[in-house]
Amino acid sequence: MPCRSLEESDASMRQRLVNSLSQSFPGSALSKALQCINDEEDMKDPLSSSCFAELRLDKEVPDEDDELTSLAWLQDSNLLKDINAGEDEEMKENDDIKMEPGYAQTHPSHVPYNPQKHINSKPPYSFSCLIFMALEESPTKMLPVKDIYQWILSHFPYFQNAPTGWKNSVRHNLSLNKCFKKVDKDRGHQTIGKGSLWCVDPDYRPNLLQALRKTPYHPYHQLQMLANPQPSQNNHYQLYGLKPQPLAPRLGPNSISPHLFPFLSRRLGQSHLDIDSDIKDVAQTLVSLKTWSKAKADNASFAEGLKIKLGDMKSPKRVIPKGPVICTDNPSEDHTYSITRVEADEDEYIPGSPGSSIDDEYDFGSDDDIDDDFSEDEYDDLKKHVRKDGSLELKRGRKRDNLDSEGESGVDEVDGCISDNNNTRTSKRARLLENAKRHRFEETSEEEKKKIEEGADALLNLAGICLSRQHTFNREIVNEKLDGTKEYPEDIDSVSECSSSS
DNA sequence: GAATCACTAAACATGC
DNA sequence: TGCATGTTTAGTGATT
Repeated sequence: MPCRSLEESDASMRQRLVNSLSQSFPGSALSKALQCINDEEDMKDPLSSSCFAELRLDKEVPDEDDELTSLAWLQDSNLLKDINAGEDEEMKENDDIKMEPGYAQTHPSHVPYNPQKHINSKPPYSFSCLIFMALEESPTKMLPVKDIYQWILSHFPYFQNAPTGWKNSVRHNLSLNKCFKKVDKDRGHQTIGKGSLWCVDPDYRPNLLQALRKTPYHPYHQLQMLANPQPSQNNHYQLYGLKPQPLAPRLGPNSISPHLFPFLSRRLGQSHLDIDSDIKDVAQTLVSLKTWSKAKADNASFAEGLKIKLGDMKSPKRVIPKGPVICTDNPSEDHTYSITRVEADEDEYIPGSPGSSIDDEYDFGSDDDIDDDFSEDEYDDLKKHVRKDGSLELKRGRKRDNLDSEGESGVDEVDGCISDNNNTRTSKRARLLENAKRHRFEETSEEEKKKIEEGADALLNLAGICLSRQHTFNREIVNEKLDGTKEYPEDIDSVSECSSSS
């Protein structure tokens, strides 16, 4: 393939991914960050120094490591026969999965499931998941059984021709599954005839969410295949012992199609987004700060802004989400009939009322709860982690690893600090900028300014975002994190998301 | 092999 | 009375 075409395909491919990200998470910090970087003068390609760069093919890969990482021997040994066969089968079955009428067969696990297309395949979701999806898609978060039937029928045509026993199963599931409960007729906002309105028990919603995320079918199969290149590629992640970051919207192998279930996917996607959007937000803030510092139009102190920002992050008033999104590692506790409550709450649950949203399960505290200032002790503690070169020594929390491996939401830790939620984060970012502009250094030497910029770069790098200017601190971080040596690879700058896994 | 879970089927009760 | 809904029990198959 001609090099030009290769580059074009790379560019278009990556652009598709960016578009996908933007569409999946419109207005997200990541999108904004990408856009912000895109606006940078030197950033002709917004992805060239991000994780997306890993989507490039091997055209620039040195040859010396071919023997170690090439999987040609697998092909030679025909060991990939089954895999290839699976791909062929996938293509074949994607066209149309034909089965004998009346023969309900669960959708094959290797084929991306399309309920509108694979009408002869039994949906790969359990009834509890189906009910959960129906309820979550409902504006009022509560539905009568009849409407649950209807939702399932409309979204999963398979059931249109299925024996009526599935309705019994739905009712059975509603009755037995503790995740669902009836709404008091008094509190039901709508009048229905017989029967009750059903809703999701908020205490069990995390369980259901987790169960949904663990479903093996997702709409971004192809995208994720691109985002997770085969180990045959000699990428820098492997060279330096780093784990490539999942590119795609942390879609995990269990995302819900945004096309089929827009509301639900948005909810689930938001929890995905929460994974590292905070650090992306920090990055965005830093980009702003850096640009602003660079222009020297304003002499505000990045360090002061950083102090404020980290002060926010360290605020003792920060409220840890009370409802664990990661409920359990035990699959059996996802949404079974017999699970114990995550957090017992005898208060009556009113679906559709404030607090019923998945977002509302977390008490992020109001903006008033967040102090713009923080104690001197906290600042001193912060200073301990600021390197001489101005970069910040960040600790990646243990839960970060969970994110990488599980795709679940969680927290980033900055020396134990818990990251914030989008809502408060947005307002905090605005306030951070305001505060940073408000707090200015009386005198800032050129050296200090340089340190400020480097500090910003360090945090940007930690967020997986590299600006055009090459940065020595980057190398230092990599070295510190990896092997402690003073050497660094020549092309380390292409390892843009390295810090996420270090 | 036991335990657990999801699913299915059936019977029965209840309410409109 | 018929039907939809809700509850309960029992059985089966898959998975761990």
